[in-house]
Amino acid sequence: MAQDTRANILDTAEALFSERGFYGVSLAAIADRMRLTKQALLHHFGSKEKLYGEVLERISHRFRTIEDEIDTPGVAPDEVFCAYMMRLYQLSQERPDQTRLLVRELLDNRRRANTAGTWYLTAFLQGLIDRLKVLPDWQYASEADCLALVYQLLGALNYYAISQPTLTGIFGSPAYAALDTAFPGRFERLVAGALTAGP
Amino acid sequence: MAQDTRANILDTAEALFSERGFYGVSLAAIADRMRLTKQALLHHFGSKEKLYGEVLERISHRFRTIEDEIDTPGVAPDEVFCAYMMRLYQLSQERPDQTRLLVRELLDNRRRANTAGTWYLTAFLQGLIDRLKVLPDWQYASEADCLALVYQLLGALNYYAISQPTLTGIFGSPAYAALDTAFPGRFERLVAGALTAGP
DNA sequence: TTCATAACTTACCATATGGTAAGTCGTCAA
DNA sequence: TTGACGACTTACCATATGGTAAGTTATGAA
Repeated sequence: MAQDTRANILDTAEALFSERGFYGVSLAAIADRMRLTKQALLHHFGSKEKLYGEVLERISHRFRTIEDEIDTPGVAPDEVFCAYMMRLYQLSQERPDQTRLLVRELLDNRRRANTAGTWYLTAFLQGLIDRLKVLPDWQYASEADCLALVYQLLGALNYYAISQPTLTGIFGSPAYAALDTAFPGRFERLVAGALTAGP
Repeated sequence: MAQDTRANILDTAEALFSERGFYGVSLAAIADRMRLTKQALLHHFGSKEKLYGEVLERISHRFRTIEDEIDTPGVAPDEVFCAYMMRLYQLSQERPDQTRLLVRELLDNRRRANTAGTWYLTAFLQGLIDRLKVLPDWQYASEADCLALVYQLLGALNYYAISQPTLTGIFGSPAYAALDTAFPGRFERLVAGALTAGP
């Protein structure tokens, strides 16, 4: 039950932080939504910063598990890379909260003495780069070139994932629905195109 | 002098809002940096929300002027599109504050009843789509396909622009410098690749 | 000279913030 | 039965927040 409450707090905190950012959310706001007092949160987590830290940590942990599920032997490396990117697209859509929070971290990184922003990305980005360098066309490409491509693709995904409200606002729900249908296919072609073009 | 102060306030506000977000910045913080009292800001802008609104408005205005400078007659349409994208890359690097603030707006759009997020993007995105639909390969592509591609490219740019601190943190300054050199070339190829691949 | 107005400042104020201290209450092992 | 402990709550507190009200001071037109 205790672990349950903790997890619930982390869930609500994640949702709220992702919507309003660290400064936009008060402990009281999180507590209210759970019919608790803010002191309950302080009891469990010690401080707002620590609570926020655990939210990030949990996301980081989630990310670490994706790596494993994608590597299936006997599949062509370019397809592995492509599949990985599509999996990331899927993930960015399935967990928009998480995506938003990570983008917020990217923005806030410069301010907070947050080693946190670095943590999960390091291994994750390196993994992507490695999977790219396996490809015949890319094995002699510079690290920088690989990272640039990988990051461009990640950007395409994550930027889109945080734009849903704005895009719906601009183009309306039907048009957004059409875009949302078209997006994954287009993204797949973008990835494939970039791969075959070579460095 | 008065207009000067106003502009200065808007400058500092833009810088601070872009670094910490709306809730992360207090009127006092902005005022302090200018050796003014927060009441001076309230005198000029009425409220924090209005000050923030004017910051956005000013950015929006800046954006509207790019459109004009790019259309040069006698240039092949695919080069126009490509040049436009490269100009946007350049802009995202020249004014990282602006880029960060816009991404923050994307994130916060859902919360604030902000029509502001919509304003500048509408014409801007439509302009990009139109410039894409001019191309022979793309003239019969669906609006959704065009928007998807355009948005993917924008995402690649803007996501990268807000990631400088994180990327430096992960890979170190020299590696980041190499990445920064490689990025525009790679981005140009991404654009070109996507264009020639067709819809 | 006068007087209005703009550009501020000092003085407040209600509210919200993160956090501390000291309880209350139920559970569960000894 | 007791007593420790975990999961909370109520009571506070110093500080910061956005905002109002009422000055003060400089400038420039009548």
